[in-house]
Amino acid sequence: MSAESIALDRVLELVVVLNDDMTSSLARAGLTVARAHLLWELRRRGPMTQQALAAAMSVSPRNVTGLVDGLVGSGFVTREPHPTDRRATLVTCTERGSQTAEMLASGQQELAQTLFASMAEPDLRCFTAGLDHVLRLLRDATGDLR
Amino acid sequence: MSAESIALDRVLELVVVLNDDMTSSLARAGLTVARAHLLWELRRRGPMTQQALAAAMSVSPRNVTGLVDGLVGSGFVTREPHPTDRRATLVTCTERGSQTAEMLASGQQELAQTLFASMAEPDLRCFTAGLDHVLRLLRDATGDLR
DNA sequence: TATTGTTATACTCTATAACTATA
DNA sequence: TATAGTTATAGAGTATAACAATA
Repeated sequence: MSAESIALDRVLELVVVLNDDMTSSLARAGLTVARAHLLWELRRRGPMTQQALAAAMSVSPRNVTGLVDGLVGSGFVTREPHPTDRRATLVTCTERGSQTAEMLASGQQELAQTLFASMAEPDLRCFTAGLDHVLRLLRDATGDLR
Repeated sequence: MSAESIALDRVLELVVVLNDDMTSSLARAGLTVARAHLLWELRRRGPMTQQALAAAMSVSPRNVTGLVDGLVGSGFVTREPHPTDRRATLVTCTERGSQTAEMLASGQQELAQTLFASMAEPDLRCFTAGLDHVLRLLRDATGDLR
């Protein structure tokens, strides 16, 4: 197998392991990946309408309705009336939702330390450069504009 | 943001972009990620019972029933009688299934070249070493034995 | 007339439990 | 009695289309 194929294999393995790890960590916090994604957007941008959430997450508005239903049911967010538009609702973190989002953020920082603190500084720089390289090429190949 | 957090951020970005890319490539081939996973196992190990598939994929036998239903419906596999055990079925690739699996394999090799052929050999080695490092630590942290 | 969110409907992935046919 | 696969049931994520309330 070529060095290139070995590298891609490792990347794909990492995707699987990281996904499993995230899924089970989030489950322990009472969240799914999709619901955590929504909570993450709220943390970054504050209370938002469902339309805005749908756009931010690149999913359908209908999908957001379901995710918000779940998060309301588990006490992470509430639907508040929009101050000026009576059609819209402002999805807002509860105290528990905010605390959980902060916990996820600090958990991520901790994971970053766990994975990379033991890596020599030039090695980490080389690794990050490799990731940038791959991300750029992947986005070129798929026409992804981010 | 620390260099460690930047590295993890890039990894997580890569997971998202790669997942989107795979999902849409597979959709063009008439497959979902889960069904492609099943087809991939068949390619590697030949015709298998649904029990064996469930074990290989770490999902429930009931889940395999659904995936096989879908793949039979779209003409990628067939259910053949087991030669000695009349309870069991041997899930077997059709000609189309085999061809598609080979196409996926060569597409992966091509992607590996696209992403890594332009990387200088020492950089690629460093990148791969970084991936190994992260995979090892992640598995240590999560108790994953693979 | 356009937009926001919901109801209606449908497909996929996933799981557990009960059941049938066979070992 | 144990095993292979299915039926029954359920929850989650995703989508489109039709509809109500509001802008």
